[in-house]
Amino acid sequence: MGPDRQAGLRPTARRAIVDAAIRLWAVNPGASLSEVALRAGVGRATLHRHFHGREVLLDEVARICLEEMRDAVGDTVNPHASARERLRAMFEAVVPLGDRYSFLHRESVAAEDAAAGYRAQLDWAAGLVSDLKAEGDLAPDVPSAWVVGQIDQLVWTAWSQVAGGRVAAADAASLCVRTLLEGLGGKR
Amino acid sequence: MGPDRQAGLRPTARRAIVDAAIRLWAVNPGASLSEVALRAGVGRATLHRHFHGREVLLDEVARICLEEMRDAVGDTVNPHASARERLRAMFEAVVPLGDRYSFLHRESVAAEDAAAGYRAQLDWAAGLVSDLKAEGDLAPDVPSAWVVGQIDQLVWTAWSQVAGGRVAAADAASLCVRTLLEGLGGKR
DNA sequence: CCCTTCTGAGACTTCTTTGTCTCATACAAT
DNA sequence: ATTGTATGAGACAAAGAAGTCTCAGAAGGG
Repeated sequence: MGPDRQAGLRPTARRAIVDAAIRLWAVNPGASLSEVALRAGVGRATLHRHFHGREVLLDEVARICLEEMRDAVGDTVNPHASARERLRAMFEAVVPLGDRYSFLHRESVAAEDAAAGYRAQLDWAAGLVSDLKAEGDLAPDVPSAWVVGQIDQLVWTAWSQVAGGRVAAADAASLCVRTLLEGLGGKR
Repeated sequence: MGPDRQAGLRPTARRAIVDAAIRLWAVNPGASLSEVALRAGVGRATLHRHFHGREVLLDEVARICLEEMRDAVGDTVNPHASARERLRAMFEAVVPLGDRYSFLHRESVAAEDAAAGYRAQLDWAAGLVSDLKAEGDLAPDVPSAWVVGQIDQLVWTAWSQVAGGRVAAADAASLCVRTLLEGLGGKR
């Protein structure tokens, strides 16, 4: 038996399955493994060979989603920029991953490393909120939990609006920042 | 053995089933009919007597959710008030029904009258947005679809924050209006 | 070309959910 | 008390999904 046997020697099928699961479960969280295999263009047996059960696949999908989001944020957000600019860059990075995001939102992941990754994301967001307040971009009297909740929802809203063609992809990030910080009101 | 079985009234079971389904499916959309019956304090056979199948129960739940939301809005919102005040009153009426709301959000309802009710709700919201713009409470350059999406998400966010004890119920509606129109920014 | 590994298809079992049916019983109205 | 209706419990079958196994064939490296 080869050394990297458990990792799967042919990454194509494994990756196709994960992708199919993300796209399918983003829309229909109850989709069966048969449907996932079909969408992935892969036999049902192959799916079971790579992922020992639904739970395992679920955890792997969650792990990959978090990884992708972490990488996207890391590539786009400049840690030395202002909090407001970091917020904008974060939206820019994350909104295109809206389907991944919504998946993580709905599923309670059992795997420990995935859960840890999720906590890390929340901590990152909480730190950003705290910086925003420190730099005067956020009103201090607003509960931080409320802000984090708004950011959370903005990502999903923006993605679905873009996916539905009602908002241009290029405008999404700025619209998110504006909505969060300045609101949609006329003049004050 | 059921909680409200002492009264012995017949329609109780039907109502208990619908309530249980709303509360259960708001959290776990895939919950089985056995779980619904158990939560309702009702035999599984009784559930099938009242609702001929899962679809029927689903449609009935959707119908009742829409009805409750329509009534709540009708009771709370003064049609002659300003658009901004109507927006606030709408949040006040709808946020406590967040679980109902989220249920409607996730399920694509097949029944025609329920679908019509949903369209009516969307139309009402669109009209409100248009009035807000006319009265200068909303920036004209913001896409209306974006505003409607934000309102939609605010209801659910506010409800979950209130349900999680992170925001006081009394503050929720004002916080929603402020978030939508003025944003959460510091000073400007 | 040969050999190992991975794959697809299908048969098969098990488990859960759904839906139907029966029967004894509790309750309400008369 | 009697009568009719709703209910709860449980047995039962049908359907779907999960999971396992086998076997023939394709893919890729040597």
